[in-house]
Amino acid sequence: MSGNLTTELLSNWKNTLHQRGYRVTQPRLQVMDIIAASPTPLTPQDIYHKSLDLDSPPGIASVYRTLEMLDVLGLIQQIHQPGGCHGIWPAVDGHKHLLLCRNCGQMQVIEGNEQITEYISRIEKDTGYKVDEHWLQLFGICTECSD
Amino acid sequence: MSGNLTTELLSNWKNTLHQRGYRVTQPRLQVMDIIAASPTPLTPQDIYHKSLDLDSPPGIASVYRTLEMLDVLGLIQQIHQPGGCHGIWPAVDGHKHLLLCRNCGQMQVIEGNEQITEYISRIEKDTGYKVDEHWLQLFGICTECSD
DNA sequence: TTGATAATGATAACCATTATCAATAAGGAA
DNA sequence: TTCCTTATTGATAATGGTTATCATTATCAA
Repeated sequence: MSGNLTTELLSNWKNTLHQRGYRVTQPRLQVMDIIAASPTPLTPQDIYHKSLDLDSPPGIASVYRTLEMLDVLGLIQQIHQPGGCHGIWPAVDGHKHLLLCRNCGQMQVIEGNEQITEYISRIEKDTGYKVDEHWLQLFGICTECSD
Repeated sequence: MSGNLTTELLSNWKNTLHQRGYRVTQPRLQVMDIIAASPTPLTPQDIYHKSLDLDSPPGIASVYRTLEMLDVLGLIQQIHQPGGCHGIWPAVDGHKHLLLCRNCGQMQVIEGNEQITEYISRIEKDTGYKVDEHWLQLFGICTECSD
């Protein structure tokens, strides 16, 4: 997330809170700031520990409450990685896919493609399942870490 | 996992324990039985609660210890699902993909395909990442649940 | 500016997982 | 088969993350 995108994302999030009748409070802003600015998915504990650098950091309970709220509003999603660790990341529309660096934890969102849509259609025909969601995640080493 | 496959899997697992110098104990067999026979991924707690129906069930600590051992031996893998819950499932070789029913939790392993391999190669070229693992999981409703 | 009340912080409660340690049982050797 | 070494177990305490509680505080519409 680069500076501009972060600002835009935060602005959208604040609007959503407002529209849905949630108050825009300092603890919520602090948590949203941290999530939106992070280049890697963060756990609730990560977010809490990062927040301790701030002037009047939110309580741990407010961190969890804010995450719950953002989840209900569909503004964040959980990222799953080998090893079982979860992380929080701004929600992405549509069938985007994820690319994660095993070394530095950096994450990129990549576009879906038609081949995968076709593959899924074939699976639906073969198995009789109705597939309504899919996850594709690629794990590897990014260019910076492979030098 | 149908009956025969379960038996074969258990037999392989027991051989692996033996070969690697792990004792084949009753608590381990009980846990392995439950995992191998389940049509859905199970959490450690699921496994523990299922085991309570048995005559002399394993202690909760042994359930966790057995899972740790099976993981070290590469015999199980963790399955991730929307909602953040993990589950344990026999490990699968190669780049197989997963198909899960949102309703009954049933899980199927499906074959990978060439289109996805090509897609990943393209991403590697575009981004400079070296991708060494990928997850593709499809979520939907199975034929039995859609009736 | 005020007032109703949503939200907060501090902390207790909860629950899953891990660590501890004396007792037990697996399985190779005799 | 029996014995012996020691890996493994069960019971439980400790740990750590998440959730619930409740009096206090801060948001924001009027």
